Amino acid sequence: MIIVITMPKLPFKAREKSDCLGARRSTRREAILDVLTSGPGHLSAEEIHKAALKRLPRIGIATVYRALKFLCGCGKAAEFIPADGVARYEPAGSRAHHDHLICTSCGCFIEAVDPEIERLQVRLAARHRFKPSSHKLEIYGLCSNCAGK
Amino acid sequence: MIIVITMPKLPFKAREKSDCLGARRSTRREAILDVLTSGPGHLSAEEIHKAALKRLPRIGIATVYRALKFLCGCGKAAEFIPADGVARYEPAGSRAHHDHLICTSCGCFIEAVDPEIERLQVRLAARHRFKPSSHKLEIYGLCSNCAGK
DNA sequence: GGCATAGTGATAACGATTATCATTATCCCA
DNA sequence: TGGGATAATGATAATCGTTATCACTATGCC
Ligand SMILES: [Mn+2]
Ligand SMILES: [Mn+2]
Ligand SMILES: [Zn+2]
Ligand SMILES: [Zn+2]
Repeated sequence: MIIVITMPKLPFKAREKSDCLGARRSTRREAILDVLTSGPGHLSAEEIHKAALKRLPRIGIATVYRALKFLCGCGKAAEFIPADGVARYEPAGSRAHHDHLICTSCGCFIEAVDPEIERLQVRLAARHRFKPSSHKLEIYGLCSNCAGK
Repeated sequence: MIIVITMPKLPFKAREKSDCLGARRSTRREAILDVLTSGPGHLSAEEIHKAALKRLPRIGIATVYRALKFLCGCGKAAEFIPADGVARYEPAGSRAHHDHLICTSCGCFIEAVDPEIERLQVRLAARHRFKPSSHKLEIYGLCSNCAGK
């Protein structure tokens, strides 16, 4: 006798979506990911919405927020919240970690990384028996343009 | 002939308040500063309001926000905005700069500072022709308690 | 005491974000 | 190649932290 065991098919709801499996194809999410990767980085949700409207004139702001959360869950985008409390987004995944130098005059973001600082952060955490999973280093000040000359 | 030149008396409005000169005495501000210095640090405005209500049962939340902004302007308090976007406050002035290790499980804040990291941040900024005025380093992860054992 | 005005509290307004819900688009399967 | 299940969407209400408004009170100075 042959016993055939068939796995019950998982409905969409039960599938894992945090890594994009089980998610349906969506022109809005693709457009928003395209805005992230093709435009200048560090955009707010509102700025992303404005840029997306040029491609999909009827896309709503709620969809932008949902898509950004989705893409962050997939690891295709990263969110960070600077001192003004308004979330900003940049493409992620293939991109390496970096910190930000934020100009308080023109608002520009300079991406920078110092391997030695990264290493010392791990040491600092260990010194306090702290298991680090992520960190945020933001340096506020004036970019070379705004500092004059 | 003697010419007497009298300086016009400056009204309150014209006086400098950012360093607390010209400010009237206020039991609310004193209570809030006391909450900051006597309680556990890193409180939100709402938590500060709750603590202040025990001393001044009629103090309003707007007064708390105003007082916190005032105290930050005086240099007697410092505000910082962690990843959840909700501002938190700690006493400042006599206190030295420090960074934060923030537990994502219990929400506790560990204060830490590494002079070498501070130095390297200046170097990193200089490398990008950036004039730093302040910085924020937050390390997220698990405190020794929450990491188990 | 009396005046000018800083400080206060209640509450409305605000901006960013999230929840709700009816409608639409996508996927899977017969 | 439909048709049904349901994920995705857009309009909009709701939420949350924070700020603005305004009538009223407390303070400091003469
Ligand atoms: Mn970046
Ligand atoms: Mn602290
Ligand atoms: Zn600049
Ligand atoms: Zn903890």
